[in-house]
Amino acid sequence: MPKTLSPDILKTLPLFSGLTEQEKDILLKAGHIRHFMKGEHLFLHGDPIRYFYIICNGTVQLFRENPGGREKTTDVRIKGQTISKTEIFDAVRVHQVNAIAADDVVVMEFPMVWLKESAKKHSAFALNLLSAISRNAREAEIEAEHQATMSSAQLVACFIQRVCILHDFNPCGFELPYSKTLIASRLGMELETFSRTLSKLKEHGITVNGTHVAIHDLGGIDRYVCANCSVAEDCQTHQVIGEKATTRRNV
Amino acid sequence: MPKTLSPDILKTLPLFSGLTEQEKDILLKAGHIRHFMKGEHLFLHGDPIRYFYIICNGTVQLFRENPGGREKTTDVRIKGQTISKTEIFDAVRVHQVNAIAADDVVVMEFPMVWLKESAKKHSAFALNLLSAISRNAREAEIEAEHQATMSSAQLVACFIQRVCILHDFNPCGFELPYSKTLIASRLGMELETFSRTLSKLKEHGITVNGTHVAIHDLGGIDRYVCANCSVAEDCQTHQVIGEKATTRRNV
DNA sequence: CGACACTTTGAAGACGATCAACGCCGGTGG
DNA sequence: CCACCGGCGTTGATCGTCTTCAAAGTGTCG
Repeated sequence: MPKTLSPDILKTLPLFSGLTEQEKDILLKAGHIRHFMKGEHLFLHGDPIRYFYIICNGTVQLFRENPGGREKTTDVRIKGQTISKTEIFDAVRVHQVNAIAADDVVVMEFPMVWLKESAKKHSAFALNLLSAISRNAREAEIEAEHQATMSSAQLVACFIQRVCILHDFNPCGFELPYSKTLIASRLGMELETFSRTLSKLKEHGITVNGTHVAIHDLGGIDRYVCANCSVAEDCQTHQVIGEKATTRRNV
Repeated sequence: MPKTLSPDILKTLPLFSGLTEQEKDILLKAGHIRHFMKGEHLFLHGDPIRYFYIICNGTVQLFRENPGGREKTTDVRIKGQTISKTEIFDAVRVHQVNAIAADDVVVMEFPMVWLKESAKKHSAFALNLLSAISRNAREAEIEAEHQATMSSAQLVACFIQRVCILHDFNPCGFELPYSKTLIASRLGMELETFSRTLSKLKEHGITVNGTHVAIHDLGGIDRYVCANCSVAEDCQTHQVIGEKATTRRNV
């Protein structure tokens, strides 16, 4: 993938598949390129929803302050991903999260109604949206399941492996693309816990020194991401790390 | 709402709004009524996906066995809700969860392709689906956030309040519609923890004796469901129960 | 060099899971 | 009719994990 997604490259996103070149051109003409400096916000929790975004470059942190006054990062989005589509179709009027540039960020910004109109006009576009949102929904369900059932070691291992795959890094050695503080917040754990957990992972084939990560042995990372994680098919992370293979049934 | 949803009542579901009566009739003709006895499965994890379901009566438990050999209930669906739409549009070929009748259950069953074809043919139907799936996605995100940040007392309180609203019960006194074992599994906690938590909730205005629940004071339950829970707008549950109102920021 | 953001490490405490025992209830069968 | 059993839920004691508070280390940038 190129450094920054140009409008031409945007056309190759799954979101636009099944449309003619001409249709794509017309659709993309409604969008405007916009830059955000590191730390700038795209929008805040409570702001009225105005735009749908496609990230062309950089990293956007989505987070929410919960009633206790703490922040929970709900997602970290990168190049090629989108922002706001579920909020737009769920017909809530205001944003439910804060969106802040964790990097310098480039997005293409489309009016909210454009998204709905385009879905109405082009059934292919609507089906692409259904597919993308369904995927998001399933990932969120799996996330909830993980949070409810996995230890911090399992959460961290799973996250690191997914980062590696998503960014197409070499498992044998890569740099963490986000700060540890951000990752801890994303995983819903304290920075201290995250830091301690990283040391423990060394016993399980994941070595982290500073920002450098190496995933060892185990014959290919794909086998290590949870089957339910939807990134890869087969997985052993959960068993490998700390499961005692209880046979107890909950129901 | 009537005891069991008839095909005529199904037409009033949000899913079919914006369609003409004639279109609804044609669409619904593709469906077949089907009964499941308590304990029967609609499908199992790994089964090929064949149908889209609308629940006309009863309760369906969706759950998954995770690698450690334990079961986690991912959702409990009731009359008027649907099953399988995200799996169908996410283009996975096999079911990702088990679906079992927790009651005697009546569903209307539609071929998988019917759902995709209908979305392609009727843009109103596609938009209804987008809206429903987006709502699911947001609820799942909130669920994940809750699992990551809330204590078991908060989780239980939030769940009970949502049950009360969803089933349109009288907050001053109602019976739990599910077994405690099922609820505990749904909340990702052990039955013992759930049981102990119920006692603690008495101090916070929620009294549970056996299956009988009463939600006291607090001027209307709606104010008690988390703002992010999307069932109601304003909420204080999180603060009310155990938050120390830390000002610490994660990021 | 010093300020500051980010991270690590230590020690104490809170919370939930686990193991174990028991109470309750409905059904079955002698 | 009573005894037994299984499913379900409660209660107690213990243990491991994660959070919390505190302090110190590392790095960058002016």
